[in-house]
Amino acid sequence: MTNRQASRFGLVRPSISRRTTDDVVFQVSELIKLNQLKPGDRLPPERELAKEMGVSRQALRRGLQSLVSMGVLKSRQGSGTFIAGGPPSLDSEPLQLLAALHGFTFDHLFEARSVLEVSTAGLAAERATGAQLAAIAEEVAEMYATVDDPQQYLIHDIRFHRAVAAASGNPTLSTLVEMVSGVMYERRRQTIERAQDFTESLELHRRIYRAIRDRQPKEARAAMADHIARAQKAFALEEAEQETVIGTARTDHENP
Amino acid sequence: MTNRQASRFGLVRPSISRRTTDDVVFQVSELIKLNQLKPGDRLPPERELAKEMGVSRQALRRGLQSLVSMGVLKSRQGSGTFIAGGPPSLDSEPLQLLAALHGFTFDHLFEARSVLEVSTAGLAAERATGAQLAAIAEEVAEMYATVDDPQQYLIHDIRFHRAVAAASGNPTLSTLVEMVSGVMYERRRQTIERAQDFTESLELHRRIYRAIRDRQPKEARAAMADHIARAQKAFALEEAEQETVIGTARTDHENP
DNA sequence: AATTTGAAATTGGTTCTACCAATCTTAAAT
DNA sequence: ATTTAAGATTGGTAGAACCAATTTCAAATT
Repeated sequence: MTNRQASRFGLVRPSISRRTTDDVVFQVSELIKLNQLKPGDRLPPERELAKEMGVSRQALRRGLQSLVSMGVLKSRQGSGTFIAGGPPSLDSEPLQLLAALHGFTFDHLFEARSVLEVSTAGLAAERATGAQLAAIAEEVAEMYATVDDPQQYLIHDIRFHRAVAAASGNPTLSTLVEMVSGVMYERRRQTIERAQDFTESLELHRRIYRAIRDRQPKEARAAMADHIARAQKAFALEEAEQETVIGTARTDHENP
Repeated sequence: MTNRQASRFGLVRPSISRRTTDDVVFQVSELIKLNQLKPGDRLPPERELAKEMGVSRQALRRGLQSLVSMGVLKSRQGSGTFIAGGPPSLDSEPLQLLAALHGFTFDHLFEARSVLEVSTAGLAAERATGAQLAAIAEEVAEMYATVDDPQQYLIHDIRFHRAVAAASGNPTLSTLVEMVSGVMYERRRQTIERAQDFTESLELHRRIYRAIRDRQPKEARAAMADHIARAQKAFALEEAEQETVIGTARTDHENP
């Protein structure tokens, strides 16, 4: 039995687990917390980390991969492994598989967005700080500036919603919003070219911003609900006759 | 080189092979979809899969690990790698580490639960099928039966909420609910012993069920909101003066 | 002196081989 | 028919070697 003991970080794994991968995930996350590593910071080289943790480099890499697929880390060949910035989220690419496996449709995604974002908008109206308000306003301004460039517009659209979620003051909700919109992003980017014009969209975003700024939760919720409903319709039009189901729908969600 | 093209989502994968890990994730997901593999089914052995995909076993394993950490797959040494289904053992939540790393508080989690579950309850009241209603009723009955066994009671409590989410007819929302409650589960399991009695909790669950059964969305939402608010208070009491951040608590999830 | 170039070191990505450990299968022994 | 034990299957781990992208830094060029 590979009896690996406390690492040099002084961390002992509480229970006896054979899963070295979990061990690595745990120790690395501890390493991050103890060393106060911030987004953008670099982890020690793999060979070094593996040695210090007393595991093979393969095992370490599997553990790191786990963290990468969760969006905690980002690896760049030749450069290093870094703490990922931005809100935590599952890597959008694998997440789409998850979505496919669970038979998500875009209607489902829009409905989930509505549930989440109507609430975050309301909370933002109650809690947003000055800086957060400024961030939202910033994105609205950028949307105005990029109204003729669909790709850029979409980016700021998403950042707007992200900013609103952040202003809700609840990182959990913020993360969930991030995940859902992440799943939609790729597809949205392809259909956006066919979009007509963004004046209506723009106006709705501004209405949301104003409601939040004026501390009107009810209005903020209503505006967001309206916006998402219209976005869903617009998206359906853009989709036209393409299939709207993500992958093969299956996998019931019941419990045994 | 394997020239993989657009998947069903209309998402185009870059034709230039980037990380083989992503390649593996993609190919395995295709394998799952094409072969109609459902939860519980077993994947081919690693050595075999690796050969078929033209990658080394290590690379394959890293790809699989990625899927495992997302909850799509589950590996059992000596047995095989399986498609993960509805987790009967309530373990291994990818979000758990993210939650720890980003210091989600339980107040945040409860708030997120409220946002999600109030909506799922409302939707369930509109859409629940007979079978889904039965599943919810089943869990209520089990809660009655296990009212003297906190651990068992908690399991059925969570399954109740899962069943309600499933009855919303929206797998996306259902998945989000599952993620959030999964993050809470471990800690909750530790404090539940100190809970006094579950009669009030039981009554609230029954009220939710009745509202859904009677097709009263408003009442269902109100009941769920009330329930979660009370649960949050009860939890705060159980916690007493313990820390409320999910930080260092290392949760070890094993399977039978 | 400033810039460019390019070789070498660094670091993540991949492969190969061998072996360990848990599980399953099968057939012999009781 | 049941139990038991040996073998085969399968995931888990290890070490070394090499590939590929990036960074570093000193020499060459301007």
